[in-house]
Amino acid sequence: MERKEHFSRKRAAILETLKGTACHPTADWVYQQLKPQYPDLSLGTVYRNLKRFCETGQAVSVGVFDGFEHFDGDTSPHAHLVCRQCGAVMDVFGLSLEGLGLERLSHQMGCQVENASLTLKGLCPDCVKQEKSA
Amino acid sequence: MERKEHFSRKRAAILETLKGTACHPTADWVYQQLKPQYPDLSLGTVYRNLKRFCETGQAVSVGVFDGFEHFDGDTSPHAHLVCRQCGAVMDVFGLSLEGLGLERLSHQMGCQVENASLTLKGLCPDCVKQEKSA
DNA sequence: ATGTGTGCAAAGCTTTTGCATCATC
DNA sequence: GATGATGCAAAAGCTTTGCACACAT
Repeated sequence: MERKEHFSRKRAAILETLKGTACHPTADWVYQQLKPQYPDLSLGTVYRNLKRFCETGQAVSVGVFDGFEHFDGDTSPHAHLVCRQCGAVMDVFGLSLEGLGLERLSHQMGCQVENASLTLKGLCPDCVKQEKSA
Repeated sequence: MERKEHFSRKRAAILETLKGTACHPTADWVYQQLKPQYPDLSLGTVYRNLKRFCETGQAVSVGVFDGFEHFDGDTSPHAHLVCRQCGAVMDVFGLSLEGLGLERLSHQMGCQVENASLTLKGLCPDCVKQEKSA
């Protein structure tokens, strides 16, 4: 009983939008983005598909910030910076977790680590500038 | 216009409960924990005080997992493991983020990193055992 | 007295879901 | 035709909040 996935133009558009931005959007952001082009798009559909992408590994959830879940179409391992001022979520490359010894830790604790996410909080470059000039 | 903080027995109890457990509880968990001793305790009060503790630095938010925000009375820097099976949130000590070069990164990006949190996802020791025996 | 904390319940908010309808296979 | 996807709107569920009352200073 395998279920075949039917093609859906809207699903493709949602994934495309997610992959095509670096802003780690919320469901509503994607919805607003596509609404002009797909006037009958439903917010529920966006939620359904984003959730689906996370399950199939086509996207990941960055986390819930200020009540909104943020998604990322880039599934390669990298950290994120969340700005406490404007709420922006930015990619941070160049921080490798390789040297932390997660494997050794797993053995010591007897647990099984499948994923590691590093989230930084502070001010994004834009808000740093604004604060300096203020 | 400074506002003085009045003493509240319930607030003290909430903080004590939070500091006294290693389970990184949700607001409701704290509420259920204290309800027997304080029958007229309100869930709203727990929310209000947990939020306050985070603002005053007496506690931190570990993040939102499965829709529930989890808090931690231990504000020292350490990582967390979230079990995808049972939802448990555990402390993980011994993973230092010192060597990552966050300062250098801040300069390079022009941002201001104030906090770094490392969250691991996988299976906790208990669920690893259960899976093996299954 | 004055200002702060709380209980209660309602409101707020994001996210999920049921069902009829439509599209894809 | 059969199965999957969507729109719509209602429901769900966690969290916040307004207000009247109680408590601490």
